[in-house]
Amino acid sequence: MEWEKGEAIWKQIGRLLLQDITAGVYKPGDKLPTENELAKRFGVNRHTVRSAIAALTEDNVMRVEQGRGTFVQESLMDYTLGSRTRFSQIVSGRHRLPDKTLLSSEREKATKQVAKKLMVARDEKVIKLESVSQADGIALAHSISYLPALRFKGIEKVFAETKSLTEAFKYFGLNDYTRKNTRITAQMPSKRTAELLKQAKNKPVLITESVDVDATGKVIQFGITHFASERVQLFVDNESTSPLS
Amino acid sequence: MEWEKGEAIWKQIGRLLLQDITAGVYKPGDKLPTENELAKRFGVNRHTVRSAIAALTEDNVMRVEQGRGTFVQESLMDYTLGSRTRFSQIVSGRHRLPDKTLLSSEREKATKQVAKKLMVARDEKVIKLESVSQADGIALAHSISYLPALRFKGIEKVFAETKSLTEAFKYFGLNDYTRKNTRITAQMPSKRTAELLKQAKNKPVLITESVDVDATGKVIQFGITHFASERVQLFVDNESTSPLS
DNA sequence: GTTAATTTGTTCGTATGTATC
DNA sequence: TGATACATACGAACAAATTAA
Repeated sequence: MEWEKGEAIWKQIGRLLLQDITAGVYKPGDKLPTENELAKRFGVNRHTVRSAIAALTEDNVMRVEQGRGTFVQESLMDYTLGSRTRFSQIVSGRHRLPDKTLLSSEREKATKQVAKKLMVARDEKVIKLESVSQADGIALAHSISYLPALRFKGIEKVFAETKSLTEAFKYFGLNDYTRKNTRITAQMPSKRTAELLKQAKNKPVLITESVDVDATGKVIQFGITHFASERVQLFVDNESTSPLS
Repeated sequence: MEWEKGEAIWKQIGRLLLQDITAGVYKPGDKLPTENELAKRFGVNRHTVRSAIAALTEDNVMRVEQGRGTFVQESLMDYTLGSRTRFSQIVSGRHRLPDKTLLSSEREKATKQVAKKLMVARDEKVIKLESVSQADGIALAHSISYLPALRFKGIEKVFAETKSLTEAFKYFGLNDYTRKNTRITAQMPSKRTAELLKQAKNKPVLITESVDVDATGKVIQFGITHFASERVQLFVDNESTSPLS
């Protein structure tokens, strides 16, 4: 390997690696060769390769995990938590194809937690919907939604067809609803969630618990969503909010 | 052990366990005796104890971890992500004593990421502050803050004394600032973060990346905060925001 | 569950060329 | 010219995390 004079070797190596990535030799999520292999390939010291990797990591092009290797960084989908957050809009706004698959639906009695969130009586019947959200066929989130059964009888069929809760709500004459609040926690994924999200078991999931209300302020949905932290980051924008809050 | 008639035994056991917890026999985070031990103590079948535990878990009083045991649930501190989020206000609003300790401060050149977030030139000097936030002596968060060095020369001394960035800003004539936005991800903690937060290494941390601006919109701080997911949950309130967002 | 191999992270030391005062 | 600082590059050794046997 011959190096141009006047430019640091590690910068030149960085450009070569970047070329490989943009050319698709290494795809998002792929593991790069080890530092020793790269050092051998470029005929330089391992530290020189590390300098190049450090610069590309800083640029968010790759990601290094101690003991595992260096990986091409997947772009994280920004999921904005606003009062009118809509999954399909977020995904299609990124020029990716949204899809939401209904895994199961059940009618059951509200547990204490669900009854409180939905503001219905304990033991009132609720509909439980379980779904997986995808963008371009890549799983992003695994959700469980609870809705009051009285108001939305049979919504699971409409949801399964339209693949959208927003659309299903419209079928029930509900043309608009807003997110009241969102609570965010992090946990290790259950086996089932890890499988559904096709996510590493040793990477956490971001969990949101949210409450949606209709125009009159009536609660229409309580949802628990598990996001693949490898592919999604949540985003809160305070610029468009009132300065009084 | 004698049981009252007319009330299910598991309910009575549940009440006894709840009494133990409120009395402080078992403190938040403590491990309860195993189901078999409890069954022996109460002279009932293990499944009866399990019914009691299931009810208390539903009430968020305790938490069961397969293969590990049953634990008294720590109450999660709600950390609201608003435009005027202030750590000390959030904590003292919960009648807990806030404290922020400066771990280290450095002057260094802005990396590409920091320069972009702070909207300063690459290579401009920035101040890096590392701190741990506590409530009642319990660590909640580990933060790294970047500030433009030109504007806030020597702020680390004021911060170390006042233990508050808000107060330190006032020293520089900056009486008000707002949170522009927040990005939320989840990761496994580094060894150092786990130690500082006194958190289990196999529990994730919630990470926020936030940008603060002064009244004129100038960026004054870029902060990365790691929250102990065992003790903090983030909260987004959409009710007090403009419906246009 | 333990051990061993693999891979990245950190810290020494050494040497060289370049820019600056 | 000298003194100094800084970035670059290499080598060796060890620490820490992960994975596989």
